[in-house]
Amino acid sequence: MPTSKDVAQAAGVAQSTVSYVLSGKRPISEKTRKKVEDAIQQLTYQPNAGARALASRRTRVIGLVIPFIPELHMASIMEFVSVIANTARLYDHDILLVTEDEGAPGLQRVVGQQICDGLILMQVEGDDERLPVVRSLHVPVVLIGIPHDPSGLVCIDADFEMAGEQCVHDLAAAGHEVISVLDWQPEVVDRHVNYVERFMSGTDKAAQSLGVKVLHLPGGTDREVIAESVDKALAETTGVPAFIAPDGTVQDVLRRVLSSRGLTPGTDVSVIGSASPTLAELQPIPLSTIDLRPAEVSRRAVKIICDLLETENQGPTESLELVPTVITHRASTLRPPHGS
Amino acid sequence: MPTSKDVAQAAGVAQSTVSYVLSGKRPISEKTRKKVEDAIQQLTYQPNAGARALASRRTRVIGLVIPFIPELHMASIMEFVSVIANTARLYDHDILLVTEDEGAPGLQRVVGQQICDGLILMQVEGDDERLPVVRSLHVPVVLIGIPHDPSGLVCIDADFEMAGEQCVHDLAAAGHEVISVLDWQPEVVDRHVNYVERFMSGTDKAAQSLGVKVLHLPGGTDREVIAESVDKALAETTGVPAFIAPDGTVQDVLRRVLSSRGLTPGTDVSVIGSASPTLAELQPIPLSTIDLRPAEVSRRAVKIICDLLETENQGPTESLELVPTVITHRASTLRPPHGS
DNA sequence: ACGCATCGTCGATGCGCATCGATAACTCAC
DNA sequence: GTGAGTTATCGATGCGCATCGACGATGCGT
Repeated sequence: MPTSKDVAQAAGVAQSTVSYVLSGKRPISEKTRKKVEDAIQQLTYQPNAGARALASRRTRVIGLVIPFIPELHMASIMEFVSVIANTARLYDHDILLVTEDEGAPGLQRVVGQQICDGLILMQVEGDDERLPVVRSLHVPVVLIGIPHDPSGLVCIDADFEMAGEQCVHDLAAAGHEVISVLDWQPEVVDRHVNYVERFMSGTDKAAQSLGVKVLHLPGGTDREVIAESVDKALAETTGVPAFIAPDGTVQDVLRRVLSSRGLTPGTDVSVIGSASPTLAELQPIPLSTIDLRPAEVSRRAVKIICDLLETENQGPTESLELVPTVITHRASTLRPPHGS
Repeated sequence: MPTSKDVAQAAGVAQSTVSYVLSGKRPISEKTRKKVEDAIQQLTYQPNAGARALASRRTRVIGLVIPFIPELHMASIMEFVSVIANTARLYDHDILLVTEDEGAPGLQRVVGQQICDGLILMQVEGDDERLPVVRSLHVPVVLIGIPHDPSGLVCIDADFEMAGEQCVHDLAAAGHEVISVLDWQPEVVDRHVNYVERFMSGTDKAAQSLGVKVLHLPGGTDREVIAESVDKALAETTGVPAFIAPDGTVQDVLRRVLSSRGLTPGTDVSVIGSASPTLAELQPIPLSTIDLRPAEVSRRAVKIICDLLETENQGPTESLELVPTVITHRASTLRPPHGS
């Protein structure tokens, strides 16, 4: 492996000059710049990350703490992961995987060993045990998810409250008077991720202001549970029933239960689920969705941490960013009675 | 951040002694070892990864190249990723994410900058464009998947041929004379990942030796396509039909199509799918599965590369390891007529 | 023509650690 | 009690780069 010294020698300049050509931190004449760049090409020189980190005190690596999650969720986690990794590259950073198995000590390890310049934590719980550690780390950390006490923390997430409002608003506009909201699957609820609460609060708020009724019913992937929820909803509904299933795995089971009850989405019942546009279109009946914008949340998380890394941590920062959600009508919901 | 020099000072020894205590590469008296270890505790010292990498020429980081994959596959990718990350920790290594978006240049980048000591490539295609680059890298690389020409490469994968044989063997033992195999979804087939071919070759081999007939039919997630495949299979089958759907996403669609044809797995039809035991048990009718052992493949991949890193790359290595698959009977397949 | 900025480059230094050779402190045999 | 062999520790060095101060070269005004 060639070093910057080799490049300097080949170009007939000092090693420091090579360094300045690369960093641009001092003016370099066009002539020597060219000589150096040619030498770099010739030798296919690439700077050594370890040496660079040692000298500059920057690794250009961001630690990504991924959750251990029941299998059913992995697809959505993976979307975050891959968008985060790709976005990090745009800022000339790399992503180091830190699994939740390592817990809080894992955070201290990667930060303490200075493997990473900062961290992104996914799937932050309302009362996450790692928060005290996060606050004590002297590197930027961005949380995806909003803990109960976000003071002194930098958080970002989809605006679940807005999502809840949008769903109820649209179903109400389509003429539904009773709207049933299926909860997330128990594995999620048990984690006390507070986006569940935020979503529910959004549905209630909208229900109140629009004068419709919202039923909260158990969710999950257990067909019996969903069947029971559906039957209860049908019993309490006058007019055409409406369901909101913000958890992708729940909506899957819901679809089958509705079909077994002889109900066709878009005709006898309205259903709003959560899925990417691609996936939503692929359904037998294209699914109206509330898009929680995982890719956008990921991109912004990376941007936030990279900005923090640029400006160097000047004292403790605190911020909270909510990404607007998007509701999309497709064939699984009734159309509003009068146009628009 | 304390340095080893600080530790040395606190313990009243030389910095090099601290280093030897940590590495164990020279004998240290019990007395000084204790002094040093106490000082490390006191200062919560953690060695600086960059400096360590620079001096030792080992980063203790493994690059993991994750595929860009249509959304439906992400769940299974994620299982590999998380097991790989956790296993790497057992060998005191970390995982750096390299996305496929960076392509072959990405491999050269992370190796050239010496961010990684080695690489694991997932989802290697039969004629993967990255293979020439892989062969030219002077670091250990483990491929998950078997390319057409594995010479000079270290590969590991599930034994898909064995998997195909097991499926046909078991269905034949249950009395089926015509067995339909649904292909993977087009996104996979188009990649020319050669596990598809290996699986099919396994089914054919078993069919020939057992004297049963195997039909190969188009797969995918398009309900129309699957419906057509099913109808064709039914038309060509005498006796109870049998289906093998080794692609998890295909089996999902298959289940619904069979149900729409009034066929109940385990009674009127046999179905073998692919899913984790947990997921298989969760199905309305527990699914007989062929387990492709993703976790075991992941673990072994990490072990292989870590072993290679230990022994230092002494000349080019070449190896090919196939992980035995496991077939499990559950309620979705007929029982063999006479006991066991 | 002379001082004075400005620009471009060089040399030296240090980041924190691993590692090598040297050496002091012992042990043991004679 | 002296030399050979151990054992435990130290000091010095270098890994490859970023960065700082210094300095020669150049251009400007007077």
